[in-house]
Parts: sequence; structure tokens; C-alpha cells
Amino acid sequence: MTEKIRLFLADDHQILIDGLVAVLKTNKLFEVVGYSLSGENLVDEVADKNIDVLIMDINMPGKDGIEVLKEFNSKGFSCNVIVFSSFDDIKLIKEVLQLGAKGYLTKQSAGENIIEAITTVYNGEEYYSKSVREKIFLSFTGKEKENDATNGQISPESITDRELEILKLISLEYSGKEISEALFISTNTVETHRKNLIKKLNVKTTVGLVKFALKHNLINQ
Amino acid sequence: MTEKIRLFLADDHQILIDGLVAVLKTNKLFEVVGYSLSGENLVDEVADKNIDVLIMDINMPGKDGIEVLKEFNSKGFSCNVIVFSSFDDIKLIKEVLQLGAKGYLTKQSAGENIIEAITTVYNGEEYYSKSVREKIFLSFTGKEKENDATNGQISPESITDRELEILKLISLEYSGKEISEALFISTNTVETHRKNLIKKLNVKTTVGLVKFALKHNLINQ
DNA sequence: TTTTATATCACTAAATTTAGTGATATAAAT
DNA sequence: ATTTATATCACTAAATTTAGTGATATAAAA
Repeated sequence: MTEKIRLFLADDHQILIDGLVAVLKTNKLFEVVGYSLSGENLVDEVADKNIDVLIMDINMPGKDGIEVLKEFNSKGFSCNVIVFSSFDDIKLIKEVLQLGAKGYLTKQSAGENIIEAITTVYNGEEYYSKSVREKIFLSFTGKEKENDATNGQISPESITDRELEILKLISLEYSGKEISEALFISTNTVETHRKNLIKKLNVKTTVGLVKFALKHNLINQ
Repeated sequence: MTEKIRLFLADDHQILIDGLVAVLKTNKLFEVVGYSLSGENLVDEVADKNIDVLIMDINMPGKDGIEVLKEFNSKGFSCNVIVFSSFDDIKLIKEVLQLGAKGYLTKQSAGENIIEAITTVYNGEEYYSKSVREKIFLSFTGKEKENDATNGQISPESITDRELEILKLISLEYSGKEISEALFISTNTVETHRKNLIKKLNVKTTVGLVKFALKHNLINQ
């Protein structure tokens, strides 16, 4: 009898975990060894339990998926990670793959895909869901639209650190001048960042920026 | 043999649907008649298929859960709806319950909860997951954290209908001129309302207005 | 090595928002 | 009958945002 593929799940929604477990139970090849509702202690737990494949969400409270991937790298520990996200913008895809993820599935994917993804990744290959493959191909051929995301969602990860900093201050009702004073830069620079954010996030005005910041919990309240 | 409880699911994440189906399959009482990845045509489909319980996400592209509930009401068609959301703020809970939802589950809930929720709601009672019950209780006893860490403590009720109308349009990225055209009033009037709102809500700029609107679920993100 | 991404700043011009004051009309409340 | 709340509009002036273009420096990636 062959060994089962040892799986670990990480997602902040318990119901999704329960659903995944139910789906994966239908396949005798798999054994779900455990799961986590956040990224905290995830790396150590995966290392301890001799996990073959980790299926992990990006957007988690506390420590997010990106940080977990970085921790794997810094600790010199490698694991077959399948990233599992609601977002599918090309920058996020690129980032997680560069950080060593072996697969990328959107939550829009069907349950069979995850089974295929696990077996593929377990056998040393990489796996991307259809929309992700298309994104990668379009990016390769240089045909991709700026900041496209088929589901209309852009992840906060596609924002640079400086932009994020400015976005937060904007959302705290700072004016351009106040931001420039707080960050010791010119108001011209602040407004350039604002313009770039408006373009990048595909909104019309500052109002749209604030809604984005709130939606993604970039600020409190 | 008793009839099975006829279920319909609505969520924009296919994997969550697949997971729910797998979870629900373990119970002989249920039959998942169908599912939808958006709110479009949901009301008609549910009406056609003689559904007992609809399990529905709020955040869906196209037509969201709030709109679906409103459509149920306007078409005079009632259905046992269990709302199924990542969010659990009291305003949203209140809104969906006032719109006639019979249950409210957060996605942080476990799979067993949904089974309990379905049977409860099917038997004519209401069902709320633990964190939701706590929120409702705290709100009832007046012990809930007041909507704003600031000292303003302004409730949406202190806003007039007209101001609310304008606040919503502002939050949808309408400019003053666009609002004036939408409501057939002068831009002067729009700006007066904006000024009064800024004073009344004790914020500094339009950004503060938008945050207030989002916090109190005056608009759908 | 060349390209790309990021962060910085300048300049212009138009549009919009903020912040006042003040006025009118209507309906509801005291 | 008088006050209060609401909704409407006008006018002015300053501040801010939006929308372009264009430029420089640096670091990272291809």
C-alpha cells in the first residue's frame, strides 16, 4: 500500500476548511493532517508534521500568505505550497511564484482542480488554474492589460510600500500638504503617488482609494 | 419517507460551493438543487425550483446579497434565506435581518453550524452563529462599541433622507456636479449638504464621509 | 547591459472641494 | 403663533484635487 499524500490547509474561513476537507476526503490518495486559521506558527507546524503539500490562502489575519512564504525561504525550509487566493492579478501571481509557491489556484476554481493541483505538485510539477495560466501567458507575450484581474479585484500586494503609506494617510483624512509634511516629501510627489494609485486601483477619485483601503483593512475602522 | 430539504447555494467562489456541497452531502436530509456564482437571476431561479432554504453570500459581483433580499421583497416572494458572509458588523447584520433573512452565519463558522442553521430555519425558527448572537445581544443591551472610536457618536439616524441620498452618491465617487445632475438640484445645494454632513458627522473632508457611509453600511462596498 | 520599477520633483491648467455668509420656502413641532 | 428642521439656492475666496507631461536617480530584473 502506497503512502497517502499528507496535506495541510490554511485559510481564515473555517467553513472553507470544512468544505475542502469534505472534498478531499472523497479521494483515498489524500490525508488532511491538519489545518490553521491563520499564518501564525504555520511554518513550524508544517515542518513538524512532515507535510507533503500545503494549501494556503494569501489573505489571512495576523500573518498573511506572502509572509509565510518568506518565512519558508528565510528558514531554509521548503514545502510544496499551493496558493489559494480570491485574487488573480499578475503581480501577486508573480510574487508568490517567485517566493517558491508551486501552484496557484483561484477560489473561483472548482473542487476537481484542487485534486489535480495536489497530485501535480506532489509529483514535482507546477500547477496553475486556467485563469492564472492565461494571465501568465498574456504577461509573457506582453499582451496583458495594466493591472487586470478577471474578477475585477486587485490585491493590496500590487501596491508599493510608499504608495501604501500614502494611501493610509489619505484614508486618515490627511490632505496632500499634510502628507508631504508627515513624510518630508514635496506635495508634487504626494499627488503623483495619488494619481498612480487612482490609475492602479482603477478608481475615479480619492473616494475610491479610501473604499479600497477599508475593504482590504489597510486602516482601522 | 420524508421529503428532503431543498437547498440552493449562492457564492462567487466555486471552491466554497464545492466544499459546501461535499459537507451537505453527508446529511441525508438535504438535497442541493442548484447553485449560483452571482446574484443575477437568483430570485427567479429560487422561485422556479421550489427551494426551501437559500444559503447566500453577501459579497458577490454583479448583484450582491443585499440587492437579492430587496428583490425578494419587491417581488413579494419569500424564501428562507441564510446569509453567509465574511463580515459580521452589527449594521450589516441588522440590515439583512430587517430585509427578511432568517439566518446569519459567518464564514468563520464551522461546517456543523450550517447544518444546524438549515434545519433550524427550515423549521420556522431563526439561526445566528455565535459571534452574531453576541453582537446582537451587545447591541440590544447598549454595550456594543459605539460606531466610532471618536467622540462624535453620531448615528446614521441623525442624517436626513436627502443628506443620506447625497452621502451615498458621494460614496459612489460622484462629483458635486454629477450629484446635482442626478438629483436635479443646483451644485450649490449639493455642496451645502456636503458641508452640513461634514459638520454633522464631525469629520474633516469627503474622505471622512465615505468612511462613515461604509462603516454604517449606507452603501454596499 | 538594457530595461523596468520605484520614488522623487516641477510645471500648468482645469475642476472640485472647503469654508464662509446669507436668504427663501415649507412643513412640523412646541 | 412661533420656533425649528429641512431643503433649496447664491456668492465669494481659498485650498485641494485631478489630469496632463516630463525629468532625474536608483535599484532590481531580464
